[in-house]
Amino acid sequence: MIKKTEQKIKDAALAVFIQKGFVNCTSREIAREAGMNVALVNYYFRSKSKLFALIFESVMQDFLKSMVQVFCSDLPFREKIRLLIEREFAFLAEHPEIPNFVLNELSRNPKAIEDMLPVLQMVDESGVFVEAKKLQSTGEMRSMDMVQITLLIVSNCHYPFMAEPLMKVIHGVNDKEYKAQLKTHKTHVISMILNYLFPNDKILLNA
Amino acid sequence: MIKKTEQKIKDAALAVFIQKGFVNCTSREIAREAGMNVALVNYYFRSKSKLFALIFESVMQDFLKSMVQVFCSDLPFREKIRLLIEREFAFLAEHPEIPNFVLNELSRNPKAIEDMLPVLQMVDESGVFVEAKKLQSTGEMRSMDMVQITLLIVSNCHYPFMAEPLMKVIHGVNDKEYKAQLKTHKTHVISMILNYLFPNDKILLNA
DNA sequence: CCATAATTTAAACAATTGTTTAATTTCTCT
DNA sequence: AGAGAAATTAAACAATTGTTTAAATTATGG
Repeated sequence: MIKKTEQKIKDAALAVFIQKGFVNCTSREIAREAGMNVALVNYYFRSKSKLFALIFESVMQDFLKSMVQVFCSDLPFREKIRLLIEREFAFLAEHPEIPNFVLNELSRNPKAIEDMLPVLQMVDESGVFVEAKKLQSTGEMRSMDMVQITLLIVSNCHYPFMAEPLMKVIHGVNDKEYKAQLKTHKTHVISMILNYLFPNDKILLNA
Repeated sequence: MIKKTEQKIKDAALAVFIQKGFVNCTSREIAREAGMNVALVNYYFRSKSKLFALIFESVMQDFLKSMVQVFCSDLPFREKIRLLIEREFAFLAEHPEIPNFVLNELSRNPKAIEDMLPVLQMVDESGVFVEAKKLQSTGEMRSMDMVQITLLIVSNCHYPFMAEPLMKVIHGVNDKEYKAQLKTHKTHVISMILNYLFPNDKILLNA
């Protein structure tokens, strides 16, 4: 029975924090969402901040877990990229608010970055950067900094979900239509990035 | 003398709202930034919300003005794209917080969208969409929905500025280094997008 | 069954919020 | 210079915030 309420509050906190952000929601809102008394939030988690830190860390885990998994696989590099983008789109279709949630928290509280370092370490240890540099040194892959490769991939995966309200009003499309757009957009993103990173593959990828 | 304090408050509000967002800042903070009494904020602007609406509208103007200007020019289509990206990067280098500011406000207050419609109308009237469709019908430009073309451009221009804190920690770079990365990233974005939109130009653009 | 601990509750806490009021200062104009 | 308007101020307003307290309820273990 102990777990019941504690977990209910955690679930409610996840939903509310992601939807509204840390500052834009109240302890009472979380309690209400969990169907519990306000004081229970602090009884189980000491403070709103402590609870948020907990939630944030677990979200970051989910956020990066799949990425690391792909990097550690023994797929050929191009397939890693392709699978990574596929998974990002699938994940973000379920949790479109997360990129905003993470970026906002990082700008509000730069120290939150430290919680991410262990997971980021795993990306580094996967050897994917080394693999990329090797492909670049043979001339098979376009020579560009890892920062920019990351930017290319993440920009084209995250932003389309972050900007959904903006895009919908600009082009006057509804929910269903936009979801459909995202689905085909994913294929464009994959082609465009692979084309750009591997110019010599172009004919194959474009077929 | 009347304009002095009113303008000072507006300036302070712009700075504070952009840096912290609407909910994450206080009237007293704006007043302090302006060096004025709190009551003056409401004396001149009725309420914090009214002041924000004013600021938001003017920011959106700046945000879209340059875009419309490019679209209305008589440059060839490819050059419009190139110039658009150049200007976006230049503008965002000066105001990197604006994309986040806009997206957050739109998710917080969906009705704010209505303020943007007049400016968006101007984009439509520039005929740039018609121009694109014509290029697509001749097969010169890749066939894809306007939503996705917009997404490609805006994703690759805005996200790199929005994700600066995230990217800096992921790759362990400092301010100066990241600014430099952005500069060269711009050229990649231009090449990649033009390559993808106009596959037949590839050799030329890649030279 | 009962005492002890754990859980839950309602109420209050001080701090901060946006906003208003009423008094005071500063400006404007004849 | 002085009356009336505008601008500015300090103070207070009610509402909401995160958090704490102290009492009430429930569960636990001998």
